[in-house]
Amino acid sequence: MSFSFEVLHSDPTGARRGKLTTPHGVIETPVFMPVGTAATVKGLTQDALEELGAGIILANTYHLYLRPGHELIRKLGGLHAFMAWRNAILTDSGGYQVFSLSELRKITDEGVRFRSHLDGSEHLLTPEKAAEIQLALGSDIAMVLDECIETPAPREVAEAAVKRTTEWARRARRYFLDAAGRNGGPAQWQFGIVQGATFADLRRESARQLLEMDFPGYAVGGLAVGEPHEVTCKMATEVTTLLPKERPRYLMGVGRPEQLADYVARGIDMMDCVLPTRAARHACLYTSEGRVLIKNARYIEDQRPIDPNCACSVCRRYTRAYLRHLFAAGEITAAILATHHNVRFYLDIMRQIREAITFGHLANFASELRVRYAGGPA
RNA sequence: GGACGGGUGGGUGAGUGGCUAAAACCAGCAGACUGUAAAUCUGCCGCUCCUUGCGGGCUACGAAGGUUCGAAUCCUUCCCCGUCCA
Repeated sequence: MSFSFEVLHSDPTGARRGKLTTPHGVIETPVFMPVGTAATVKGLTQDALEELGAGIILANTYHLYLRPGHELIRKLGGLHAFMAWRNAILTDSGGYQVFSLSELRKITDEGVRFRSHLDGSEHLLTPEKAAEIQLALGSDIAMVLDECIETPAPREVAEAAVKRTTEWARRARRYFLDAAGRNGGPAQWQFGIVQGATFADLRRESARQLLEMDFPGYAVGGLAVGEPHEVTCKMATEVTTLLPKERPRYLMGVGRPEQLADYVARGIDMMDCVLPTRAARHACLYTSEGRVLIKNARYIEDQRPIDPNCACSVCRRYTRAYLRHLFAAGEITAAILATHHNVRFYLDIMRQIREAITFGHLANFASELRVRYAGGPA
């Protein structure tokens, strides 16, 4: 089984419902991909992820390269075998770490020199190296190394980042295709990443340059790093309108529950975000009526489920009072149950989004989601 | 009965004359989190008043007295607690 992407339905907004076929399963899009940086979605077992219906998860090149090392993972049969995950995996390139570990790295045209956050040792991540690591990991979708900058950024900085990202993408593409050629064809898809900060023309320019390299899918990176939601949406639109309709578009690192449909309405097919998992560990639960900060004293005697409209196994069984107690007591089960619910909540929203596209209702669904969500905790 | 040691804010526990409404940690209350250096981080945490200010008043370091311009800190007595000796 190899790779393909097929658009099944389009909505008046520009949203698409599609089917992404990988060697590790067929994924219905638009899709939300839970983040499992270190080869685990924190708080969830692979069994739980399957139960939740996660068809694809994220892992991270930089983290797995440092620990346990991509060669070890290759030796142990690749990332899927290593982590006993049957479904698809997308690996991020380490480009986000250029941004998030800014104090620990130095960028040159050659690549990024990192000081390991684990032991301080120095490592050079180049576009070729990032591709090589991801080939060793054997993820289904590999991302090119990009330069992700903070927003807002001065125009010159954004221009330089686009230039570098394009050059790096070219090198990564070349390396990847050479390696694939030696192995008798690609066992992996590689996506390019559009940068350009909040400058519409730079975004378009970045997209055009990447299009020349003929990637099977394109990502929009460097967004949701502080700019207003409307700007994120506008930048996504600038890019998706230029991208080929028959290839998947991935908006990296988004978003809040009430924003997901907005991105889909801009023609986005794939998203990922640490929010549902991280917020869960920090006692923030997402519900159909807004966020529930479960540690709040108001939930001490609350016998209701986290979300009365949720059918997840946590909501079917446990009360808010119990969840609150687990968090107050610092019990690890608190994080597990909360993560389970939040991921289910995100995946449920995506199911509803796909359905709304089929019926041409996405705009309605998006505004309904916003309104319901703004209602605040019940 | 005697000898030491000790009693500090909800808890543990610093502080041994003014910079102390009193460190730090915990608990408590509230908030943040967007391609994960995050089971993390931030703020508040005696009462009260207002013109919300590195503002005013009150109460507070076992109890009561005292010394001092000034005391959680020094002195006296008392009450508790711990260890050891009889």
